[in-house]
Amino acid sequence: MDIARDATLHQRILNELESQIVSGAWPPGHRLPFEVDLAKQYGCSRMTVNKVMTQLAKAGLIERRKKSGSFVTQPQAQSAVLEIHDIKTEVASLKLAYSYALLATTEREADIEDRRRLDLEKPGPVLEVRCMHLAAGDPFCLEERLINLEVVPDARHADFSNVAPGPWLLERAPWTAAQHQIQAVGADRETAKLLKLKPETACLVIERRTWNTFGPVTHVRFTYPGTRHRVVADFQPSSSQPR
Amino acid sequence: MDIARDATLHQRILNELESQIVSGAWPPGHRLPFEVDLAKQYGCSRMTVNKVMTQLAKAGLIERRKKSGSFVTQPQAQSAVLEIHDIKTEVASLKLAYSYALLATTEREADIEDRRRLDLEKPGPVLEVRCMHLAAGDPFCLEERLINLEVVPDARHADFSNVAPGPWLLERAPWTAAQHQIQAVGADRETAKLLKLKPETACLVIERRTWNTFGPVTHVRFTYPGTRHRVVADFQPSSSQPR
DNA sequence: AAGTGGTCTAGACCACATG
DNA sequence: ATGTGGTCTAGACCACTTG
Repeated sequence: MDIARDATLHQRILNELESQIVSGAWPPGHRLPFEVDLAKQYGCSRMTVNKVMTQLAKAGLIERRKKSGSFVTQPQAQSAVLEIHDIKTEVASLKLAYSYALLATTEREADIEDRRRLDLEKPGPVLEVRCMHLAAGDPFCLEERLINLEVVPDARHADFSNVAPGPWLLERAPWTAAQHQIQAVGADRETAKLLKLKPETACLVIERRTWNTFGPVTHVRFTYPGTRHRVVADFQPSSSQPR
Repeated sequence: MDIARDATLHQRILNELESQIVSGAWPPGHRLPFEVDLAKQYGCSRMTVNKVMTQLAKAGLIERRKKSGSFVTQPQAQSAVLEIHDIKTEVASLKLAYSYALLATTEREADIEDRRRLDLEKPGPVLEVRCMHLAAGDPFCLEERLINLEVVPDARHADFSNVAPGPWLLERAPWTAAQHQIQAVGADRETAKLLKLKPETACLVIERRTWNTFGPVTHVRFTYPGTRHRVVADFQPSSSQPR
């Protein structure tokens, strides 16, 4: 906890509150101390605390309610930018029946390729999960995931035959940073077979790495039949709207 | 200018400064009034002005330099999220020679499809521009663009044979909101021919709509040979880093 | 009615970069 | 050295919502 030694008072308070939240010490729904109390605790004025709380609220980590206090929001408010797709929700919004199938899980020491995918500096144990998401019984999306067992050791004993690793992780290992890569590729033979496509059909591949304060959490590659999926990102540069 | 009647003082000042910037009245490089002067002008304390300026800086609209003042940043600070690709820069970063070729321009009344692409409510004049971006003489990306002539009438007489419409627009019609859509498609015959690919090769299609305060500005569709291009988006939910 | 966050003030001191 | 933004204070009033 020696991060941010000579930062501003803001930053120090922000970091401390933030780590309470992302570490899970303050779970979703938890009420934060009131501004006046935090001000006393840190020996500063309320304005300073207010600034921090306002930032946390803007970042979506907490929700503020007058007369009641400030509360940690549900798992992750990644709504800001490039949404983290919950595939189940996505399929449901298309009014199709969702189902899920586990293909395989493998535990191993990270090889070179694994370390590249996970942004891992040292070798370490990883869990690979391959699974399929289906809509109305048809292949919707292939998921190939790598989980860093050093950061999420519980994943070793998780049962992914009924719960997809995405939702499972979201509850247990909140992330603080994410990187997306999107590209188009022609389906290779195995992918084509799984998705029931002709080989070389254009597919949209979305890769996402996520980190929390303890390091890389997971790398996941979603392969969608190309024309059946779009990524949408809205963007407004300034901070006008009240939201 | 009757927006935001009963907003907070913050909001009012923010809106006014922001519109000076996005309207172009304060062009890139322009020095904003000092905090103390703005405080006098609005009859408020410096803290209030400071809060606004801090927000503008976070949003990337201005840059603040001690002892010098605050300055409007270059055209658009879309660096935040899903970067607006300047293809010339992109090619340059690959250390390849960039070149550009205009294919065709067409002026017409917006048809149904044009209105859908531009998010246009009423019919109106539009300009279609098709052009190619090349890297080391090879096709790099096909650009198909629609410009709303009601918002950017000057485009009618612009010469796009040497300057790509992207950079041209960026200087003349700053945008305030953008939406991206990304998908993978198999190249149709014409696209394949232009990009020198086999038909049905996987391509990454990035579509972008942009708006400013006067309405839809432009819709553009970039088609890249799939494996040769990736979209990358970093995302950090909270506001920790000093950047 | 009371307690919370939202906003604002009129000062202050400091670090920093140099019209 | 000077003037700028960065930060912080110790108050204050208001609006909202309801332990």
